[in-house]
Amino acid sequence: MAPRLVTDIQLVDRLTGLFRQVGYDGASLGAIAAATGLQKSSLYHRFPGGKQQMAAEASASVIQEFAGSVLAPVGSEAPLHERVTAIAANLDGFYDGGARYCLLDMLSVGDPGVDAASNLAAAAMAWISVFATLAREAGADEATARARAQDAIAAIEGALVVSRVTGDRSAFTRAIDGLAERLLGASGS
Amino acid sequence: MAPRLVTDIQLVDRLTGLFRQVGYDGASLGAIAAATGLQKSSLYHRFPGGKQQMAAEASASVIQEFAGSVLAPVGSEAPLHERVTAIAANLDGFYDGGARYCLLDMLSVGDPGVDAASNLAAAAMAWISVFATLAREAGADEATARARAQDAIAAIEGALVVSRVTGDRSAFTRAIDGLAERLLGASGS
DNA sequence: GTCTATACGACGATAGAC
DNA sequence: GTCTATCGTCGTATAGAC
Repeated sequence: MAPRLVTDIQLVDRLTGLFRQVGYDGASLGAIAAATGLQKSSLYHRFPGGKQQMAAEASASVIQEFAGSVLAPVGSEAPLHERVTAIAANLDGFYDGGARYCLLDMLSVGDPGVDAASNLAAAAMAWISVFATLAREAGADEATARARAQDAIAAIEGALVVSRVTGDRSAFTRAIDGLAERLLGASGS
Repeated sequence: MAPRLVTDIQLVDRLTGLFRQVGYDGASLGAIAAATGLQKSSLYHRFPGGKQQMAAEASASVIQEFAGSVLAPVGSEAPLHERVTAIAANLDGFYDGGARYCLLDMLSVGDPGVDAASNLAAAAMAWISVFATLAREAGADEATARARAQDAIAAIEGALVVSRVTGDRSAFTRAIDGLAERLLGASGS
């Protein structure tokens, strides 16, 4: 067997990056081949399930990156407010200040298949769950915590839409800067 | 000339509905023909510029509908808080409680052409402008008003993304119910 | 103005050599 | 494991009859 020109991790990362830029339908196999450096037939060797499997694995990798990196500070020993601030900084980096879009949005337009769709739903739920945990630590009851979590995520997702349409990223910056207040309540930590 | 089987208004309305459902790339000419009741060649007679012109006119019609109907209460004689409440009710209907998506999001994924893109940007700016006007009436300074307007729109757009991905529309309902507070400030009207 | 029929390229996906 | 070459389909868009 010939050596792999691209590692699995590199491959999925490049897939994720492309899907985030142009969406599912916009990422043609030709564009995927160009972005990954592999020919179409090589991609089918790696992903026998075709483009839908690529979307499924790309979305699965985002769950990993989110839980294991972006949202990781939730479980640290730092004070509540510091953990939220750390997550906010991670989110700002992950979305590059609003310049990079979210896979939840970009991949859910079109028909990426049931696997990718359920992965996206699971990723969103997990994100909500982490944010809700932080809100609960701030003293909110279960329902309020879930509401604050969803609203904080919606603020970010919506700001990314506004950014994509108008080119104005200031709403995204405000969504990040206001994360702690939105999650923990106006009173602060 | 044979009589028109579908009026211009019906045609653009059906186009808009389809684009909102499946996005630009998802709306193939076959699907457009099925949704409008016209054959592909008839569509090219109405829209010589092809699919991109269809997207451009669909997006242009949304500006009209938003300014002339959904956001119309902004200019009424009613008290400020009542006008915002009326707009919130209109938005709830326009998005059907979060079940119908926003053209700003769905049409900006893919390549709908420069005309549609600039129409979407103009629609977003107009929406922001109307919301900012309401915030200013509540006493906010220019910068604060614009920020509140963008954030209120982002809350709605983001809630629609969350709705699409998770199927949970509660975030949308909260975005609508909280519109007045978000726009006019926590103190109310 | 709408239709049937068609051109032609791009799409996702596969076959088979190396 | 990767490649070149190709398949069949569906994409957008056109031609021309009525």
